[in-house]
Amino acid sequence: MGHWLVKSEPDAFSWDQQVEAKVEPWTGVRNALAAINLRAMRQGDLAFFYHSNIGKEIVGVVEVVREAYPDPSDETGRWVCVDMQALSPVPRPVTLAAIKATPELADLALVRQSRLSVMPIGAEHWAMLCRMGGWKPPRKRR
DNA sequence: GCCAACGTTGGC
DNA sequence: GCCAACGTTGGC
Repeated sequence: MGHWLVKSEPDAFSWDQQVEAKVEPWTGVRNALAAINLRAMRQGDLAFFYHSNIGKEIVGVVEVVREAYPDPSDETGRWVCVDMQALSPVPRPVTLAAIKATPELADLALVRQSRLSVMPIGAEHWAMLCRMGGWKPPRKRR
């Protein structure tokens, strides 16, 4: 399973809005590398939901429920979006400051490429960030 | 195809 | 509000 981190300015689209919407198309990505990452997402992959600018912290986890398709907000038809579903909040939001204070996380794209809005997270980094945030995958309903 | 100018993102 | 990083645009 793939792991990711996606950024949103809470002014524009916040975690609370994601929770309320349940499933939300992740539109508006207009960066080539971010788009490559979007296209690599598979259904069932998980992503941290990060608040940029305001908060600067990981606040929740979303699940990819629909793989890349043409972004309806893009009239050129060149860019794609995916659908994200809110999974659960991160009990203790993981701040950028905390991430920067953790040497093992120094090579996260979040730190090294601050302007990239969609990035992969390695399995070990994912596990460490989950530990820092006290986040555990919710038990699946039967 | 180079590169200067400009615009945007996002941390501080 | 400032500015570093960096992507994009356009003149040549």
